[in-house]
Amino acid sequence: MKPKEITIYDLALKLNLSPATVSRGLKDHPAIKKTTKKKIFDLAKELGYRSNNFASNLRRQRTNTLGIIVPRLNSHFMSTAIAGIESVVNKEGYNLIISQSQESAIKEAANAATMFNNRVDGLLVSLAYDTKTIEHFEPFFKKHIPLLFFDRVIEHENCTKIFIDNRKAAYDATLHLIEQGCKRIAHITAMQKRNVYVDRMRGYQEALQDGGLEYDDDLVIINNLSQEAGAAAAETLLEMDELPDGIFVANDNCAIGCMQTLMEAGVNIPGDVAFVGFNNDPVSTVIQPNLTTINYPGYQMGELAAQNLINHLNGTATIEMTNSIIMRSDLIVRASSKRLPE
Amino acid sequence: MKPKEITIYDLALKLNLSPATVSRGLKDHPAIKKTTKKKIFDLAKELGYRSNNFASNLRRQRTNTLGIIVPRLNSHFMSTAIAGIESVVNKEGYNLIISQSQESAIKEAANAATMFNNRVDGLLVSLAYDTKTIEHFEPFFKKHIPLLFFDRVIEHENCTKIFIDNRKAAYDATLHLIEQGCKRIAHITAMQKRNVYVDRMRGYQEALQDGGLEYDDDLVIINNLSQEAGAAAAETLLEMDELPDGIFVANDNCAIGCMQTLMEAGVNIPGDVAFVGFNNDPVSTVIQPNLTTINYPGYQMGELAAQNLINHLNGTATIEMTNSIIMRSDLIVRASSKRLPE
DNA sequence: GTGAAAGCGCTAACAT
DNA sequence: ATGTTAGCGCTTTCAC
Repeated sequence: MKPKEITIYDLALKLNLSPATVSRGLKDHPAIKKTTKKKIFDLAKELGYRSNNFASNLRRQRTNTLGIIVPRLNSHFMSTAIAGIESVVNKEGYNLIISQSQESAIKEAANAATMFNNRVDGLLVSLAYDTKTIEHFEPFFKKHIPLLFFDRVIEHENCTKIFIDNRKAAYDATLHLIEQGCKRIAHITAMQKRNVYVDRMRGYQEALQDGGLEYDDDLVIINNLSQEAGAAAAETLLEMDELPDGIFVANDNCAIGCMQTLMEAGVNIPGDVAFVGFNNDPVSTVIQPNLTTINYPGYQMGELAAQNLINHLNGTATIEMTNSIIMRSDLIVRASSKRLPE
Repeated sequence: MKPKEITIYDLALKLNLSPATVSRGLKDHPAIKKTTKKKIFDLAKELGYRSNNFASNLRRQRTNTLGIIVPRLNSHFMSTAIAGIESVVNKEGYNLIISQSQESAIKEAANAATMFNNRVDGLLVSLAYDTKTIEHFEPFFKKHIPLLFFDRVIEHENCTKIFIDNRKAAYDATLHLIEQGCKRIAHITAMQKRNVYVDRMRGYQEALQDGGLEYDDDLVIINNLSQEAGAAAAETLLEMDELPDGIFVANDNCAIGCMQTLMEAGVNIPGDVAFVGFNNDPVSTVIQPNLTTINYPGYQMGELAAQNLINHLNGTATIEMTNSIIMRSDLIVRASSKRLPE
């Protein structure tokens, strides 16, 4: 039934060459004559030869495969970042195995173990929401398998991290609201478990301080940052004695849920409440008024992360010395926060 | 530098056993004494042994890996479908290698070759926009490696396809516009290269016919269905002598670009022009008025596709006999198309 | 119940 | 420019 697999030995035999030459020819080794190569390729094609990666991996002791673990695949930011990663990985001839932690530390650990047993050459990780320690990555450190965190990162001596300056972005966002005349600025964010949320909170607080405003615990709402949670947050706000006049939300989806509910309740945006989100998600230009937000290079972050890891693996560059790569992010001012004439 | 990998030989040596016994013990082979097994496991753990999948795969001629090729990773639908696939694949103990064709047939062929060389046990494919033939999958058919298409499918005797009834969905969408009193209904779609667009066009045409309306070539706009293309389509429409009074767009993003531009030009939606999109993308509930659209089970489609393939591989079920699985889709009526009192 | 031995298909150091 | 050779780590048939 199953036609037998063709190997380099079959090719070698038929061409009166050694397997070594065939192997080299197939790899486009410079030391092989053009004509020989051509003969090899032609026969390979004719017989339907395909290289056996397992044999090759076994022999070379590397797998040419990178692993990636993300909280979820189906968010705009993540799928964009992964697209960037894939484009580089594919170009460089590596494979990619992907898994999602579903924001659970336990699943993240299980995924890490799978990646480890599959002997990935390197691992790209964006941490799950509730991951506290990273001891589940210890086996990688022990074996000197490079691990690179992106976006949701954690400090570790062995790892490079790629992310944006969340503190500064949040600072800019909040300061912008202050400049637009807001005096009572709320912040909607997630539990302070990950760098991204901690840093955004810090930036928010620092901007308040520098802008001469009091930080007020009551103006901070913690939720899961979903669109629905944003709507719920709006209800909470509406029950306050006094609405905030500006809100900095740690992601666009949640901001939009909140805006919609407020607007339905008759609140004017940005007149009564000005909004700034985070991520520059496509929805931010669909909502009316368009949402001011922090633009955040997902695709490029993915590319950069993958390229760094691969350069390190290929010996072209090393990430041993690189601790952090901080990418640029920008405040994009749109109608949701514009309260002053330009 | 690198601590050496522990192999079954290391274990065998230390335990005064043969590698064969260790291999059997690790695999829980019945012929091995309980106590021996325990000794093996304990030492394996102690030394941090991990089985080498490549050697094992090489020997066993099987990989426990599925491949997946999609047009792009960063669309809402695709990332959702992939999330569904991943959840099943992970649960079943398979690995997943992912690549994107970037809508190019050439890249798709290259990706297919990579998957083939990686000896995936099965392949899940959603076709690139400009793929015409599927001869690049021939090697899989020849080797009886199961191939399953989802969403963007093509007819082939050896493959199962999972998709929705695009014709019917489009028919319903268009008929809905007719029921809302539209007389001049435009259709914005992509070039007629893929089943999804061909079928949606057919449904559109059939609904026109059944609704007693003339099909008019001039009311069909072909573009790449991006949001920008939608905006451009709006410009085209605005230059017509008479605007259409209803538009069925083959995806939500494009619909939204078109709506925004029309509204900026003072067109009332749905009063002057009613809109129906396709996909139920998150933006469809953000745009004002909310977009009527076709809801379309991405996550479940992914799960179903992966489960089918794996059941086939495990021998639990066979897909040989299954030609097509058609999933349910629904018209979700929202404000963008409501012209009649309820 | 355990061992010996023969590969799976490829690569790379070392020849020539 | 090409060949020889010795494995990579595992599984499995056949012995004992």
